[in-house]
Amino acid sequence: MPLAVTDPAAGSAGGRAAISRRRRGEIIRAAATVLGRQGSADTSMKEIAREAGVAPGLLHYYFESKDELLVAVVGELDRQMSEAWAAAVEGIDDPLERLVAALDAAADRCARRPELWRALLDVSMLSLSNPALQARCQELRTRFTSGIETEVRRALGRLPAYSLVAPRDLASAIAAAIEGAAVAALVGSRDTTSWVQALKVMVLSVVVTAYVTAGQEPPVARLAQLLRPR
Amino acid sequence: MPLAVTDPAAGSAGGRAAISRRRRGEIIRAAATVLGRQGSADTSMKEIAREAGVAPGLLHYYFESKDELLVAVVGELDRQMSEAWAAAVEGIDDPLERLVAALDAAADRCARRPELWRALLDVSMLSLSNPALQARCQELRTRFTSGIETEVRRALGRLPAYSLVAPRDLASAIAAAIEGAAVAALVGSRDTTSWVQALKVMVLSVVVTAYVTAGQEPPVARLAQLLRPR
DNA sequence: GCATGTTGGTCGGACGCCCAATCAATGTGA
DNA sequence: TCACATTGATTGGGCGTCCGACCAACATGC
Repeated sequence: MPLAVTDPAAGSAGGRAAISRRRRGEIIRAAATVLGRQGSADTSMKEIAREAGVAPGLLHYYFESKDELLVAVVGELDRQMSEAWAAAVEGIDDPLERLVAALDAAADRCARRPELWRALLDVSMLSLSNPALQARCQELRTRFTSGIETEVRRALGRLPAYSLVAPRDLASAIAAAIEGAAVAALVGSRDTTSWVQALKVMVLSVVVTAYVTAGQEPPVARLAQLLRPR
Repeated sequence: MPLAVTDPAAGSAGGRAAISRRRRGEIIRAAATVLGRQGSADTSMKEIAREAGVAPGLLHYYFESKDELLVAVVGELDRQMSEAWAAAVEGIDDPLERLVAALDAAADRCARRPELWRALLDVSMLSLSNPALQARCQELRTRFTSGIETEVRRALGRLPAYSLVAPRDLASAIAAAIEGAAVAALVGSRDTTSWVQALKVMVLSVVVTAYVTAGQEPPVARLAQLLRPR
């Protein structure tokens, strides 16, 4: 029953290496699936092997240890989150619209793919006693925050808001809010969509404040329109 | 070091029960200590017993199972967080000042007592596969958010901001930001204080927006003063 | 063109470890 | 004396890891 993979793939030369890399990916994704479904406390190598449809021993053929596998899982999560983020703002030009779309997309992911966040948060907690894992988690967080920072800079343009707060710090706070909301959505029973609106209000209010402190008239109508559910 | 709480309560009748309750409390606090130090993955009953300075078997004399002990730990964390929150705003009258003080205090706790957050977040993740635990974690979260909501309502007063966003949702978002920042502070290497400033700017900007949409002049100078580090 | 050696994957059981939970025995205060 | 409090060895189970045995696909010798 452990069916041959038999992929007549990839021409001749790289055939085997391709299969090998494929298995690796399958195992990583299986691990991410189990993590997202059961949490790290209930994620055993055997369970991952079962999810991947391979024998337990094979996991240690591709990964030296469970830790190394988890590190690879963080890489996969990083890839998925980056992709989702990029997709959310793709094709949108207006800076404020991009920001709002990104927040909406984040909320959407919290609601529709909670396992992704569960896996991420669980390995994050795990990483506190695992330097290699922690390094990867930090990378992921940095990338995540940087993405937000880019949008924030666009949105704030050359408004004189930088004196109030650095874009980087604002991005950190927004990232924190998203992550915290993800935790709340996982644990809590409350409606998961309402916080986005609040977050949007906060972010756009910073824009208002930026205008006001510059002595300019804030484009209230425009901002109000951005707040309307789409 | 986490000093005894133990009221020598209830007169004489409960003498033995009081001793009993004391031990219980000691064990709970020991469990919280170990959890905050090592994370749930490395927290064993034996380790908790060692931290509490008692024999391993005694834990199962006071708690039916590890789960039951963890539930009690969440209760203890809840108590500690509520206390800290109340202490932060105690004696402050001005609504906006209270809000700012509360945020500062939260940031301070993130920086100075990360174990508290680690324990909380770890059991939160654990609670996802443990209904009893999850119920307690939800309670804690609800209480936390309610505290923020109270301050938000005070701060917004009768400004017409409620049309933009409900105080409850705003509170949820702020709570999420604090919790997310706690995660970031635990995992990340970056400075842990900068996000507070950003969060303050966001919250106070909502106030600005509230004034602007009401057609009133926002008290910029006053708000700017609140943003200054104390 | 067939036997032989080699390599890359795959299997699943075995090992040692540590865990939560149990329990009989002991201590202790009233 | 007796009930409560405490001990620490023990149990059974699940874990991560390791390992010897397979197997299919090629490479090579003759």
